[in-house]
Amino acid sequence: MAVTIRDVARASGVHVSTVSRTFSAPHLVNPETRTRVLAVAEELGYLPNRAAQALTTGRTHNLGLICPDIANPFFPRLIKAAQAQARERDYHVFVADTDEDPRVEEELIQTFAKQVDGVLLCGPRLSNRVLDRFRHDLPLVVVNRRIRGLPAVLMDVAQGARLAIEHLVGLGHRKLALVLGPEGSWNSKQIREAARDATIAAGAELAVVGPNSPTELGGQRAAPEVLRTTATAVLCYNDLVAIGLIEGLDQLGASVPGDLSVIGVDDITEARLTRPRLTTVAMPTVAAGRTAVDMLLQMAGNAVQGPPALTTLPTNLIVRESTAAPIRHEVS
Amino acid sequence: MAVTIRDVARASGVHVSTVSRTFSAPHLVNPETRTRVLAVAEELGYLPNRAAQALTTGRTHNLGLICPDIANPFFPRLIKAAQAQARERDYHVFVADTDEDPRVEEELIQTFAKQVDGVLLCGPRLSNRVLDRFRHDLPLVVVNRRIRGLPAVLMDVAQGARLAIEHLVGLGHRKLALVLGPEGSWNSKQIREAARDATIAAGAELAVVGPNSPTELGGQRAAPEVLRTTATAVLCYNDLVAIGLIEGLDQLGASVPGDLSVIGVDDITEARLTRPRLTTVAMPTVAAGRTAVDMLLQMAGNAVQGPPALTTLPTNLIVRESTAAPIRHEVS
DNA sequence: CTGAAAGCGCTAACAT
DNA sequence: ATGTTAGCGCTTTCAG
Repeated sequence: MAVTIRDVARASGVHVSTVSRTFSAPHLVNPETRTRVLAVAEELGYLPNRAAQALTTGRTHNLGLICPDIANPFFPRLIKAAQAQARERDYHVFVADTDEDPRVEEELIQTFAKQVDGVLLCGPRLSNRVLDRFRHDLPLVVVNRRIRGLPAVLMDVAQGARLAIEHLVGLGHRKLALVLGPEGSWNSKQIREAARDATIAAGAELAVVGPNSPTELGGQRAAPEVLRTTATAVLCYNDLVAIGLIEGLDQLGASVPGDLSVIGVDDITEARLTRPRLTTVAMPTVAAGRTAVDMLLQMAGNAVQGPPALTTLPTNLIVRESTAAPIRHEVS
Repeated sequence: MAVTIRDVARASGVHVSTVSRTFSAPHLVNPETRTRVLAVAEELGYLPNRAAQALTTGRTHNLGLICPDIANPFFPRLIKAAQAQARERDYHVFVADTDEDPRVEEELIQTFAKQVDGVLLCGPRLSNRVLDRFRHDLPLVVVNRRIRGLPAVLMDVAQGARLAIEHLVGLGHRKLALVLGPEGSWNSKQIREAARDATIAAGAELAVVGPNSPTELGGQRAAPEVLRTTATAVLCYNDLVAIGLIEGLDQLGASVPGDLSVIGVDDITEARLTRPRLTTVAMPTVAAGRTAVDMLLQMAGNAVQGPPALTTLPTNLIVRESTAAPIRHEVS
């Protein structure tokens, strides 16, 4: 067994509480005693047991972060931002991946409860009802989904979708397609509604393809169906899907942006590396991560809760090479 | 405060120990009592406090995984494999990212001690000496680095480097370059030594560029220096660096594989998406993740320790489009 | 099969 | 400034 506070106390000839204070309230202990205790602790290799600490203080100084797929390059950016912010507040972030499985998600929240002071739910796939149950067990902040009663950090993906559609229409496209994300995704729904409205407002047409897995494979698989529509431009659920779609289209002999224009959402690093470089709706990932951590820490701090906070961060369109004016097949 | 075992005991008219047994040793309790306790627990929304549980049992059923940069696509694959394996063993994995900072790494190991039953150190940047200190505090398994006294899962990157050099030489290249990774990286050292030996054995020359940050930016920044060598082919520390290098070379007017051949290491998903598609040394990431978890769990299980285990997994070369025969500028 | 009691490692009043 | 005491929520002997 590892060395405990008791061992340190015995070896330095003081009571355990003095040792405890040496670490948690140094100013309350005689400098000499403190030095001695510290020396003994160092020598014995004493490490405070965070779990036991948490049991008495009720504070673990850890935050949990749950995301559906850590392999999606969108999340590491968010995670790093959250970590950076947490670090400044003397907190650590434990990350877990659900593999897009709601049951795993539920399990993880339960596991985190009591081991962390709060959990950041990034694009949760769990139903509102289940999520709501956990609200009383531990502080929760949701990123990229709106759930009644839960504080949230949203990225204005609807505005982004609007921007994207307007860009496409501005280029001369009249027949558009939307490649959706997975079933439970709040973002997918937001994009869909905003794209529909913006399309109607512009007097254009919108075909909808999906739901699809939010991965390259998902995009690649959607390629045939996209070609079956008469669309000349397509907005994708995210960059991964867009990249996969371009690959899939290429295999079917359609080139981007020559035959079709493609827009993604997220602005992951890869968007600048593919050929053609991807036009995309940039998400304020870093700001979202930092904001979410602060909201969570605030909840974990005060027992009193006002109405759940809601922050909406703006998105913006980044035009690269995957969008262009449509080729004119016929003269109208 | 959340509902505890005590509340459940009171509400179901039994002693706390019976409630405890209902969860941790159901067969020791009368089926009727069990059903009743379970019902009450469900109704009250009782959730066992894992931290308290761990305090008495010494088992948290959690594993920690520390990696230098979660944004490097190499790690999510490893993480997912580790998670999958852990899940089958009824364990959860908490991931933390050090941002390539050894001090953060140290801090994280300390934080994890006592909150998890063991830690997977993926490509640690910490010195052997510091790492060795932690060995007595909690079970540790190292991935991609060899440290005396610590069990490790290694990917045979030296063999991979050899394969890469032989491929290049086989294509007709005689002047090679190696773009290194970061300072503390064990892999970088392995690649360097293997590449040197293989180059010598083949009667070719090897210029060394670096150390470099193990990112796209690192590769991009290395481009000018690579061009300053007379190399016609270059092996990079990893795929990210290779992709960045290709980008950097492109900006300087050198094309791949026309002017230079480039090989990466890892075989991340992106390697198939860039143009040209990247020739690379594939790492057995999934096998490594699963193996590492099993080793860790075994250590956490038995108090008795044999000599530290060591598993070396094979790598292999995947030839795509970023390598080709050199153009002959002059007749020899 | 169930209750009583001790204790995991630590902190937080309360004394002294 | 330091020691005493009582728990945090749970498991685990040991009795009964």
